[in-house]
Amino acid sequence: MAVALSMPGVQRGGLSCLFDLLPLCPGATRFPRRVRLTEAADYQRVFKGRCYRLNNSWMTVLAVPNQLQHPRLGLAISRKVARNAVARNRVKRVTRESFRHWQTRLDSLDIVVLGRNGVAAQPGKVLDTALEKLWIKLIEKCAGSSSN
RNA sequence: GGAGUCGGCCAGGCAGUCGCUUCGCCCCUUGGGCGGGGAGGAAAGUCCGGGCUCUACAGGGCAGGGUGCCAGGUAAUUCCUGGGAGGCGCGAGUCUAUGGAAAGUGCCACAGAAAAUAUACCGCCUGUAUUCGUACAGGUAAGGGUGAAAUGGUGCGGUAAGAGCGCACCGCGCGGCUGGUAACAGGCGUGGCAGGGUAAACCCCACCCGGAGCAAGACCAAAUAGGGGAACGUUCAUGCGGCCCGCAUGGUUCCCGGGUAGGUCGCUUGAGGCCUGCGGUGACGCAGUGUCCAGAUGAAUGGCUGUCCACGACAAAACCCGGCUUAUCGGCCGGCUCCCUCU
RNA sequence: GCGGGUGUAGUUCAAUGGUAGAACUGGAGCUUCCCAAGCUUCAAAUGACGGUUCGAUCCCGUUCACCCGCU
Repeated sequence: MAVALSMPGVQRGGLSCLFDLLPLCPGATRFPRRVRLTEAADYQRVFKGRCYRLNNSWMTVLAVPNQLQHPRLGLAISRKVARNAVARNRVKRVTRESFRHWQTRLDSLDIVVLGRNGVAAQPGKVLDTALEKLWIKLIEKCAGSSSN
């Protein structure tokens, strides 16, 4: 686990990138455009590859490894899941905010978060804690597969 | 004070912190720093109208569609304002696809004599016959009955009984007059009843509408390719879309082979908005000062903390604008009407 | 975003403005030793609201839901 995380950490910052010091790193919790999935081909790669698949009662996380030095996030909240645009945007914002805080702890993955039925009815804090559990599970799964 | 009616406005505030996007400046190196801006009254539905773009700067005819009292406003409208007529309400107010039914066609189930050329079930009256029960012939449409709707209404005269048969008033038609820009209203004269409803049935009349829509369209770059074979021959093919005319372009069609990937602009200065003044009953218009107020492209306005209150509804721009409709927690302001009480 | 289309029993479809019908399904009964099949019978619907009309599934608005096409 230490091997898997120290390699990108050295190339990324050059500073000490230990977990307890991460929130102090400047620029570590930003969310610029290069951290997002911007093309349809990227989404197709994630949907076709689906190396990792994690579930929750309100959302599904798909992920495949990428060649970059950082994770990327894409969102797919369909109109069927959230009726109006306000609810869809709220779900996207909560997800982005959670990803923004957790991105330094994730591996180099292309991640797509899918909304499931009932996601629009949940308040933001419930979704936030649910996403935290999903990120932790994803980190554990990546660590297990890379050590194998 | 209560009840009601009409119109307008607001759509959580403040502070800290971590983020997103855009513009300007700076360090300039991939990135970063500072400062400014950053969803709505409906952004929604896409029901109308326009701008803009391409196609003939959209032309003629047919077809098709829309609208429908009058006048005005507007870029334009199925919108708005004012007025007329009719319905509802004690009233303030409110609603109305509100032209034409003697241009023609169709329909009006059931019931009813008859649903529109006309006609008579129960009745009323007269005559004839009579077995006195009624039958037949004629006149009539007042009354009853049917129906959503029944051949002008009321009264008097008249009559065998009745009937616009006659008269008065009302209604209706026609012709002047007066007021009004007009719709229409008032009043005069005259006709003597012409004749049901339905046009949100076809239709007639008047006016309007070419088509597609920013995934419109323009530019740049890359790649493939500009090739081969066959057939037809301007009375053709394409643009071109319901049809024809017309206009523009020039080879056209089929088969084989090959290929489809993006980026930039359009993109926000506009029939813009604030304030003041003037004109107008009003919608609105004119003038002046001064202003820039989202422009994203997997799609930005949020997360956390503190605090205050009325404890926060419906809801997210995607080319732009004007209307309409629908959803909506609440709060504030104003005009008017009715009822009750007090002075 | 733009442009089209459709809503009828539980399902698939009909119906000139005049009582909304058929098939399958469901319930009950008959038949059979029992089941199936068959026969008889019953129940069940015009997406919602408003308007025109004497009277709307039908005509006209508004609204809701669903489907299709255009990168």
